[in-house]
Amino acid sequence: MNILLKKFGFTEAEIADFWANAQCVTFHKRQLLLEENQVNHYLYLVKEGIFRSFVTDDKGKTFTKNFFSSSNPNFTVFFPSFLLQEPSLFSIDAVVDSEVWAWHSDYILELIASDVRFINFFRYHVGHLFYLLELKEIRMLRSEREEHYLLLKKERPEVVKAVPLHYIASYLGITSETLSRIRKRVETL
Amino acid sequence: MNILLKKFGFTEAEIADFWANAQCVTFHKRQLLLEENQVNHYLYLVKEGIFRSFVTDDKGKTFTKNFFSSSNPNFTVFFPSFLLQEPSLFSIDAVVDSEVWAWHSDYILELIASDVRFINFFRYHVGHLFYLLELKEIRMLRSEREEHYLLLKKERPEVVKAVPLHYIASYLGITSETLSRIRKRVETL
DNA sequence: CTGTTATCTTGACTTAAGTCAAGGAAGCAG
DNA sequence: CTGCTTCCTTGACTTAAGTCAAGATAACAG
Repeated sequence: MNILLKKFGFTEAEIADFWANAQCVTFHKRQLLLEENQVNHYLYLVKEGIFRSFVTDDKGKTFTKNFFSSSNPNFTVFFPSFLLQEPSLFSIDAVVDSEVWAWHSDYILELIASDVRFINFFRYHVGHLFYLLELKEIRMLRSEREEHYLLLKKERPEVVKAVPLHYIASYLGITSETLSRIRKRVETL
Repeated sequence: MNILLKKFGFTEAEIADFWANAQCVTFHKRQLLLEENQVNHYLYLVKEGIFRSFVTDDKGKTFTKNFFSSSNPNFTVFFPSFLLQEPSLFSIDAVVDSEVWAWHSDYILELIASDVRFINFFRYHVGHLFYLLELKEIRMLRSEREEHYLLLKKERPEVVKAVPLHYIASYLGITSETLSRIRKRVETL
């Protein structure tokens, strides 16, 4: 993050100021950071731990959309609802006890509106998140479950290690039973 | 679009200038607007016709990611590759003979960097596109095929009417045979 | 007008994944 | 330590969707 800010022309002092404007917030396992249909006025960066975004159907079944952790990528807990300041389509909760840095939207939007370096930084960052979302969509469309699981394991080992299997299964769009069988098949090779 | 620009504080004269900076480009049926792995330096708005974004697997099978048409939403032919100025993850081609307005990235990025009203407009617009992508992802995860088809038909009738069935099937993540059967079931009610 | 290609439908069969159910292992709370 | 949950695995069975194949129709090019 600091490296990225530096790349876009911020000085050490400005970066320090940026961090000084953040609050550190703790979330316990299963505590909600964002609830569906609510507006959240903060932008978060994962300091420690893992979060997941998810939606629920009419029968109460939950579907995991994404994981956020302190390692790249997806260190930002991002939701379009932040940009639009409109109700969110999904909820986000902590998978394990976690900590985040939080910036109020007033502060971020003020930076976006006033500093061209921050605009460029933000454009780049949002573009990258968009890119990741497109990548996930493409992988879902091609629907090679096993391959998708292996990619996740390779790219985000900390997630596969720490997150319950049924969350990962629903992230891949399959049941826990199927993922359990895929895992068995893959690991006995 | 004009209404949107007005909402963000642009004058009639400025809006006229914005349009004066656009080129009108024609695409024939099946002509590529953007090719996978290529960088495209233009932002497009569909004037007439329909486009689709798609990816291909190793066997040459194509998967439709999205449709772009002149009616809301998705009137912008958008790709994160534009924001990042990096190679695209997918291709875009014209489904029928079509026309677009095109702005060069230099012009758009200059506007973003210099005019706070345009930043707000762009933030709103990108937020909205992000929102649509999230919505699609959620519908795919919940995987109620028939419902997803009915939603598409309701929300984007012009697409369902003009686009070959197998494109729509691959957009929904199913085969044409299955969509043909869903359609039969749904329409004989 | 005619042959060719693209599109859509339908049937028969196959298969991958879901569902249901049971049991084991691990972790946590009292 | 003991009794809850939560989590994971495995087996048997079911089902929805995919595959293969054929034929109908429509669109298109020469």
